Amino acid sequence: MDGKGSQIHRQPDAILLAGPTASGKSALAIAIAEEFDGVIINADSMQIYDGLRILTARPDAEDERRVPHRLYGVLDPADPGTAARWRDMALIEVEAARAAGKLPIVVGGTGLYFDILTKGIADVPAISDAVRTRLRAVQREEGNTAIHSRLKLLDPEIAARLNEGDSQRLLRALEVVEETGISLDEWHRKAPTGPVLEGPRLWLALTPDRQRIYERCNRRLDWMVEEGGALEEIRLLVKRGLDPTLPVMKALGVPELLLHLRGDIDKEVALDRVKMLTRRYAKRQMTWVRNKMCEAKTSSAQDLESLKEEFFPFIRRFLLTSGN
RNA sequence: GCCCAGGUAGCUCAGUUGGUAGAGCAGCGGACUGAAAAUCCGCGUGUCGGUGGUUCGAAUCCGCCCCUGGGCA
Repeated sequence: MDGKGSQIHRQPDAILLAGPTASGKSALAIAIAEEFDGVIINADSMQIYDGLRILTARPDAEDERRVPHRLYGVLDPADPGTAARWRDMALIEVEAARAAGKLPIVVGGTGLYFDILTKGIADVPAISDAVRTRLRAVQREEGNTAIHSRLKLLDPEIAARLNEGDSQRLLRALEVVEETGISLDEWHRKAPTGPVLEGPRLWLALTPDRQRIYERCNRRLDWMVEEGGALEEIRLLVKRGLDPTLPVMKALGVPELLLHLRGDIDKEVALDRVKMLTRRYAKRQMTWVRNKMCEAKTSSAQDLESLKEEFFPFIRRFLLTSGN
């Protein structure tokens, strides 16, 4: 089985597999890796961290034994990742897989990461800790309005475009002008984008039925909390006393389950709320696939066998014809 | 069987002295350039339980009927 795989792709090919949470991406990725001798490379902004294996639905030990998985749980929760940092790591893994004669399969639900991997991201200088912490303190203490009015002075164009409530983009735009004296828009127009994924690539995207995916999300959360040990994971994380603004602390479920662990809200209330947020997240992911991944071959098949049936011939043809 | 309280959006409800209805939640659509599982924007027609009546005009007032909850027998 893996024999024929390694025959085919000495080419610099890559598979990109996207789709909403709980759509079965990981299982499909494993099947593809087994059939075509691949290496799975994570494109999920939360599964990259160590510490919330259950809550972030990371592949388990058995999955990792079956085929090589890369960039899962590689960052400490205290170490904030960024999109560009992920891109750099992902490109290294893609190269390593190709060098080993294996097919890189980039899998995940973070649309932005796919965007940056394929189209690049403006090479804006790093923001100094001084500026960053100062502005975050301003936002925390004086609110978005203060950030917004300061941005109006330094960068009226972006200030006019952004919403008052868009805390994250307001902060980003402001820290960039404050740090560099140049508008973020200007950077986006002129700055080089850094390295991107080269070579032939095949986009695949899962577009499952809405109701089905919602039910799967709901059931999965119940399982995570009741049987998977998600609460214990969160307890351990809390013990470390991490900054609540770190990305992991904002992973779906963490804030609400934390409130429950503290006794502030009932478990049922917390679960219902997390389920709702997860559904909304899945919807956003589907919006991204629909509107930004037009290149992708999509499938709404529900089970692994049908997905394989639909995608495998396609992948085979891609691998045979993409060679240069 | 009688009394009381209700029946309005998928759910919980609001609806002022009668002028053909509006909030929250859910849901849906969209954006997305270094926190992205983040952050933000937009979207409210429904037999006002049914029917007959009063009225220029009824979710609103009156009659009858149906349903739900509670109480009394």
